[in-house]
Amino acid sequence: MAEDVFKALADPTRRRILDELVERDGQTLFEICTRLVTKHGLGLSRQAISQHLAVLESAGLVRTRRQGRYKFHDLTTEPLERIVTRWLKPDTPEAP
Amino acid sequence: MAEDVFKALADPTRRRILDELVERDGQTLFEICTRLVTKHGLGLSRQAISQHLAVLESAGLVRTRRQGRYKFHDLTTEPLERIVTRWLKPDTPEAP
DNA sequence: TTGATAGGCAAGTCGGTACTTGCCTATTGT
DNA sequence: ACAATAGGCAAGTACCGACTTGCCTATCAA
Repeated sequence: MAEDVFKALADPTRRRILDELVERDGQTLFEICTRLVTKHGLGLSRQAISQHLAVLESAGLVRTRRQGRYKFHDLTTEPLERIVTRWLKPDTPEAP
Repeated sequence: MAEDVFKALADPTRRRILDELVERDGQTLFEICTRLVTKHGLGLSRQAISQHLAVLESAGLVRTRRQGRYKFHDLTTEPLERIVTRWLKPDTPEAP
């Protein structure tokens, strides 16, 4: 539901994760962890990131595929496009 | 900032308020209050709505104009359009 | 088979925030 | 002038969510 999408986007760390995934799709939990630490200086535990990814997944913003002991995370942008059109007036002005 | 926009959108009541404003622009605090109560069954105090409107305004989603003892609230959709393009890949697929 | 890697589960802590309550200011009408 | 209407300020409560800690499971390499 839209509720889950908005709540998922409310957290800065989760938005960072989406930034990482849009830059390189299909990363594992550990890859995302190290990237967040090195590139953005976020000092978070692995569990924290794992929980964030769970929130993103249940919101439909991230899809996962298991492969052996790895779990790859892929970005899904469909929910994003839906939620915003909610408040855009019918006369959507196209950029000139 | 984008941070304020996302946090503003995180709350269901604030999204209801945006729904009301997109339906009829330029409402006062009291109008919004009564509408939320009658149409959506939300039993919230006037202060609660006032604080929500303050959040929406500081996020740039609502603009206000004072006129006598009335304060009218207008919706502003510009921040919405900006924040979502953040994760839409460069090859934006147009609807066929 | 054993150790190392990748990830999961569950309980607990702590801070932010949504909401209330009470009182105050300003504009309008009679 | 006075009451009623429209809104603002500030402190207090209570709950939700982000993060940690500790331990457990599964897959791969040697």
